[in-house]
Amino acid sequence: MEQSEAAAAAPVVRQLDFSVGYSASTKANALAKGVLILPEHPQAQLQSKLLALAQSQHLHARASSSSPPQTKLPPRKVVAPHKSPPQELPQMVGLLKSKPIAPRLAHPVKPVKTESPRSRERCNIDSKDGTPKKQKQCNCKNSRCLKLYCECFAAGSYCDNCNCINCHNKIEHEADRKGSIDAILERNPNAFTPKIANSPHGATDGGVEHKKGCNCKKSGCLKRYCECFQANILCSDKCKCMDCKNFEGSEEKKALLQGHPENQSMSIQQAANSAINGAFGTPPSRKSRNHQIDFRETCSTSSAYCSPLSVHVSKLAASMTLEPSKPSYRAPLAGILQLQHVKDFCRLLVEVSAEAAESFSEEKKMIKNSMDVSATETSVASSHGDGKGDQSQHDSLRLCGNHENRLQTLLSESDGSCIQNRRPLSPETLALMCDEQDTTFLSTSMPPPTTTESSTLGLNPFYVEQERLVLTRFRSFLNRLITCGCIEETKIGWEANKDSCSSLSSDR
DNA sequence: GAGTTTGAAACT
DNA sequence: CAGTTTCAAACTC
Repeated sequence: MEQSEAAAAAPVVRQLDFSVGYSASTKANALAKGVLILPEHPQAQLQSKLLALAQSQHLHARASSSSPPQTKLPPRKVVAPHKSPPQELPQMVGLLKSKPIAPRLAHPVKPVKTESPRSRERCNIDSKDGTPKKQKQCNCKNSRCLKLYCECFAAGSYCDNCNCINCHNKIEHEADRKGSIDAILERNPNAFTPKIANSPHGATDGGVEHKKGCNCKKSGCLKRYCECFQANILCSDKCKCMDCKNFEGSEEKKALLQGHPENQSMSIQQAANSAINGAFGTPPSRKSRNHQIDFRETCSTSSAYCSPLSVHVSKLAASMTLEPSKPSYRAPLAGILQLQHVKDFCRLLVEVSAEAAESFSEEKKMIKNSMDVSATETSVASSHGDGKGDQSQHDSLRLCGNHENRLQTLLSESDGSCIQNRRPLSPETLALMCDEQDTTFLSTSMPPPTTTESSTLGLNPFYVEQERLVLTRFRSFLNRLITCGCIEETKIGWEANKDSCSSLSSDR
């Protein structure tokens, strides 16, 4: 009854706007809850783009494989502007999960025990295609859905189609709800800030983090009781858990994943998160190794940049922490790909795009000139020819030919001084610039596209070519990154095996 | 589906 | 801040 009323009253998922009627700080905290953080942070946005592009890259690379299309995102819910369902972050990260990466596992995984449909239902996983379903449905009985026990409430959503009893987390109980929110925020101003969020510190703090850390005692952090495990992230030094097994390289975790193939997607997602952690820098407690990816090298020579300093990371991390019982972890790409690299790479892409634009405009000029010349057919042009057209063509060719070199060298240039004489960029390229208009890229000389230019955007074959260049470059970047990750992973595995073998032999 | 376990939230 | 209670999700049978 209550549910049908709710359904009628709220055809779409509504979300609390905790900002209404609260102080500025309260607003900030409350708004953060249930709001997709990724798009709000340039770096986070870049992450999501990287992930999305990585996914398309992966699909493209494996187009010939037999993997059926599996990643099908559910339709987005219509919510208040700038707000997204709380489960959207996992969805975004989930772009990397499922089959494309699975073949990298050493052995095919035998299904030992499948998750029950009920379990999947509880986990909001579609029992057919494995995709996340819509918003969670709580089952609260005593909290009136006005405490953080209630997942809907905690996520900043109104209850909609839930199985709760005496629910006050509805629009018709707005006053009640506000009162509860007020009380909770008074107790803890950060109560509604996401526990799992993209780090605001970016490079220094890792890409994805559990703000508070879990406190598990008995679950080994390998069950969904554990917030970290549930959020598909590895436990960190922020956690106060006991007997944690949710760290990279954990045998228990491996065993669990082997026994439960459904969890592989989680593992892969964790790997993705870990990769992000590594890609965007590591927390201070997880000191990076002294090697970083050098994009000037190709992957075929990747052993050159995979430093011999690589060690079994769990061991290294454990030796570096004050708490030996709490194993740290490291993603294969941790410490290799730094935020600066990504920034530089974005600059590179912009540069490629800008050069393409420049080249194109020169070509246009050249064509125009030659047309003028042929139209007038005067000897003046030939006798006084300044060779501009040739020069332009030459420049154009040189630019094209120089792309490779520029690409090779630009990554080492971090000051952005090389980015000059820009032309208007396509929307796709602008999107690739990761909303950093306010900082480096569009600081001074980038004029907004004129109406004429805008009207022709997307139809101009030049933009197609421009985009092709950028995406091609990005693809090769990802390929290198993947290979580098594979190599690191293999190394870590090899070191781990070596260590276990040596410990076994020493035991005897 | 009922009962148990678990850990976060709430409370003292 | 630590200990206890409450709560609802996760899990087991």
